[in-house]
Amino acid sequence: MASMNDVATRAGVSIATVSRVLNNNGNVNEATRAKINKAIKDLKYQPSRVAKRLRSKSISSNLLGVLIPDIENPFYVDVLRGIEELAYNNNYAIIMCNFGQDEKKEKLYLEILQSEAIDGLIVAPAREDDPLLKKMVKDGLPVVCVDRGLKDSNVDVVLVDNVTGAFTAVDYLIKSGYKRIAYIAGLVEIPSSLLREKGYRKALEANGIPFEKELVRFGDSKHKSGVELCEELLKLTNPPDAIFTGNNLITLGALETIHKRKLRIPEDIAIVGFDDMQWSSSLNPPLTAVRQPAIEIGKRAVELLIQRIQDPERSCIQMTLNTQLIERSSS
Amino acid sequence: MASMNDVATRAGVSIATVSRVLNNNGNVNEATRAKINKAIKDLKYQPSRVAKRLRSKSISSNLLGVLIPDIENPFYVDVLRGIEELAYNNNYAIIMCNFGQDEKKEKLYLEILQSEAIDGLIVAPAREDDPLLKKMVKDGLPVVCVDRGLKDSNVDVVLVDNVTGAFTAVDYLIKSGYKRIAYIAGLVEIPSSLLREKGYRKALEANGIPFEKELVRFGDSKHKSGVELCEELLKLTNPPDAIFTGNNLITLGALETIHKRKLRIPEDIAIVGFDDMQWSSSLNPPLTAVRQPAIEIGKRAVELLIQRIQDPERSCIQMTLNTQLIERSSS
DNA sequence: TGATGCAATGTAAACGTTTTCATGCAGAAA
DNA sequence: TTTCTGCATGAAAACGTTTACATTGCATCA
Repeated sequence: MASMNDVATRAGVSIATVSRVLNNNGNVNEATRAKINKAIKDLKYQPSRVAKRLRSKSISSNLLGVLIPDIENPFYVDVLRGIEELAYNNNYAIIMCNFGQDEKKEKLYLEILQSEAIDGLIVAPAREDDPLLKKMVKDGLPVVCVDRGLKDSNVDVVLVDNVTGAFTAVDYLIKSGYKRIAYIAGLVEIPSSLLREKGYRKALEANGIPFEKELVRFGDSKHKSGVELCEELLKLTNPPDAIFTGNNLITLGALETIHKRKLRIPEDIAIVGFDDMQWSSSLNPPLTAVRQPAIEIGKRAVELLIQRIQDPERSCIQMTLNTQLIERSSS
Repeated sequence: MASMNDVATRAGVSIATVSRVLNNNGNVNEATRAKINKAIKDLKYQPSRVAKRLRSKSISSNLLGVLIPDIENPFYVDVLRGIEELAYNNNYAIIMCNFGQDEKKEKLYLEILQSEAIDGLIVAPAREDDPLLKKMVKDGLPVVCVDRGLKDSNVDVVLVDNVTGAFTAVDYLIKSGYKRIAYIAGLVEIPSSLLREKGYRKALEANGIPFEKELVRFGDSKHKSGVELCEELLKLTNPPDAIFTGNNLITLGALETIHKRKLRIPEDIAIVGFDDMQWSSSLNPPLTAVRQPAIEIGKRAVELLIQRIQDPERSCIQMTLNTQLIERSSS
């Protein structure tokens, strides 16, 4: 790989001048600029992002970190798609890290990202008070949180309105005539699990239905726990007539259980899921779902992050996007 | 961030000795080693991967590139999962790039990856004779291709047996009594589209069924083309009684069309898809599918890549994994 | 005793940039 | 003519590592 030195030699100038041409700063004579540009072309010179990054943290070296909890979950994949698209448009590359809800792994990835000298980080933190993450923010790393916030820290946040989203779904079920509505939640330590429970409770309350503890089950946000918790619910003496599932994977797990038991949807049991998927309409039956604008979440996050990289002093923004209930025929 | 210099100063030694301790090479006195380790802990020192990478290409700086065609496709997401898992276990970080079948974008990403001085690359190339990629291989970058090969180049390849996979699916349809079997393929320039067509033809031939051109449609490997091409097929004067779909997204698209037309599966039309998904059993009806071991493809690729990084002279391996027909009730 | 070798450590160059400071030279102002 | 200004460029340090080479001190050996 040709280096700046090679270019300088070939053009008969010093590397300083080459740098000036590349970064369009300082004065440089038209003739020499031409010579240098020719040399760059001839040698197919490409600046080393690594050297750039090492030399100056001040100037952007165009590398972002993305740290997400679970790449198995189509929701995060969509967020990632949004991130990737906008990052690419702004000439940023991304280091993708997936910590699978494992805090130790998250910590290790944070250390790696720090050591890679990224310009900024988009993260859905495992815990709202992650100490390492908070420290990195305090040390000046531009950070945007998605899907979950970070307590007491100077970060931008992009969220959806989980409470309203859940409320709408459950309210819709009640208005459709269902009486006993269960909620299969994700990990209890994830804020969105709790916020969705809050929406669930609010909807019950607004419709004068008593809250029943046995109808709410917290699991681990994965497919398997959807399968198992749904099984538990259906085994109740007085089983639910509708289920509100807390995320994508839980929904798919619950569907698996329902199908295995040969129950009809929605006659025997209705289901509304949090998170829509591209193929929700191809499910059996087409799934009624609360849609999160996942791709837009990703895009907004990159937008905010780049702004913050350019202006670290800008005051923080908490952005809340709306969800949308997509009515199909599972309810 | 503390640097090696800080550590050296605090321990009262030179940076060279610190480096020796860190990399466990050369002799160093037990007492000084202890002093240095203490200083490292005290300062929470973390080596800069960037500086490491800049300094020596010879030693691995633990960064891999992953360049995939389409992050919307659950198959590639699974491959990515496999890659991420094994990379993490080996202390590698990955730069994830998604080129969305756009050759220009692929080129740009390759340039970025080169400029990031990655240790190795896992790629599903847009074209089998990608000149830039071939050049990078020739220049010594360790590369493993997944899902698709690279002509005439010194790379390891991890593939599945597309021909047999398709053969098995179509043969199964025929044996089940279907007579007019259509094939909705992906992009015509992607090798796997053609290999699966080959398997399709072989199965027809083996069962004495004539090949009919109108039953094979090539699209762009995406959801939308699944929708449209399925529509075209169903509109034929003499429509198929079964469809073999060329990938995940096409399958989901085709299902959408079939559902929209209120056709019964498999009574009115049967369907077998290439690529299984975690939620295939929750589809309507549960989908018969050719399963590719996507996660294992990712893992094997990392395995081969790390081997090649450690031993660039090792002769190349072409690894072919088997597919598996998962019989459910869509056929 | 003087040479030899080895263990332990240090010095400094190198990787490819950015950036500060210095320098040369031309034209303008005095 | 002399001094000043400003444009165009170069020299060199710095970022945080690795690594080839040099140095020191001490034990061993003939």
